[in-house]
Amino acid sequence: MNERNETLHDELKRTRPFRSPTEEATVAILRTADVLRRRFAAVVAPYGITPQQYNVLRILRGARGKPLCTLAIGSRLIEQTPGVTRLLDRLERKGLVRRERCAQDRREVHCFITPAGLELLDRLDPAFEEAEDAALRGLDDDEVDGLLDRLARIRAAE
Amino acid sequence: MNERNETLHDELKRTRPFRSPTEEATVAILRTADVLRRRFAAVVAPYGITPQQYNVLRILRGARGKPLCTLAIGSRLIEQTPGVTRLLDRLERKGLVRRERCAQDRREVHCFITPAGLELLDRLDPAFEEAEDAALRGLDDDEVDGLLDRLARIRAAE
DNA sequence: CCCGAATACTTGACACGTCACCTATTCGCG
DNA sequence: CGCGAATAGGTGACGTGTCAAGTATTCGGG
Repeated sequence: MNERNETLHDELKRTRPFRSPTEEATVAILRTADVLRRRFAAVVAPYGITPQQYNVLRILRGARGKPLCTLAIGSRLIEQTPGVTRLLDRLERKGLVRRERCAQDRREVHCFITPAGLELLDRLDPAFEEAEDAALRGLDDDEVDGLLDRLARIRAAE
Repeated sequence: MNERNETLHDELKRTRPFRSPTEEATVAILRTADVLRRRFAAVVAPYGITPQQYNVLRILRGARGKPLCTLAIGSRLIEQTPGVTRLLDRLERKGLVRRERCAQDRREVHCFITPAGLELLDRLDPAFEEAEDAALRGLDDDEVDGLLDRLARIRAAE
């Protein structure tokens, strides 16, 4: 068992070895995602928002003024609608997002990012990008490429 | 841009390319973990528990009859105490876990898995292991090894 | 044109994760 | 021994993800 395995094994204070490389790999992916989530949460927290709220704001900014309805945001977040509705509720309460019932199809709710939201993103982006870069600092381009390829195949599995 | 990039780009319905390989990689890790979480949740749901509850039961089984106190379980889950307390509350309500105040040090709470808990794990393990194997089916041993190495370096970053 | 099916949410209930704070014990040192 | 610090947990409140239902609208076929 090499150093890397010792590390993950120790991180989890496991009393016995992994059943298989398969088990170790799934645990490693989940653990790594957790570490990243915490780092990103720490970056955005001082600005009074969460990583998910930051995601929504970026999605709305990406729409460049064109409205996005709740379902469209949800599909980009890979999340169920109910969660999105409440996420937008909180962002609206903070004045970072504006919503209005669509006149053409009154079932839809159009969402926009407000100037305050855009301003917050401007202040936040550098720190966020720095965190992304820092996380991958140890890998060279080929390694990142291989990582992306393997993860894509795992997502595609079954 | 290759096929793999197209895929992740499309999965998220993004309107513009990733800022950097770094951004793409962090998104890929978070997305992959999400996919795995959902698959595992689907495996354990028919048995009336969640993946986290399954984890706790496995940790307690690993103790082989020796008690584990709340903090010890939390450190293996990489989770704060409050969450663990309530996780155990739910497992105890289902009769899968038993708790008792330690007589030697009355601050501690000793946790054990019950026979019903062990029996549930026995029924659940094969399906769970099958899901783990299926997720990694597309990668050969060397690729899994490389993946583990890269993820470990990301977790260690900073 | 009308009604049942689809669509776009919304609400309620529950499982987590996290922070801030509080309680009960035990430790350790003067 | 006695008291303040450290340790183990529990509580409350909030953000988020998910399922099951419910509501408001629009669509589409007869």
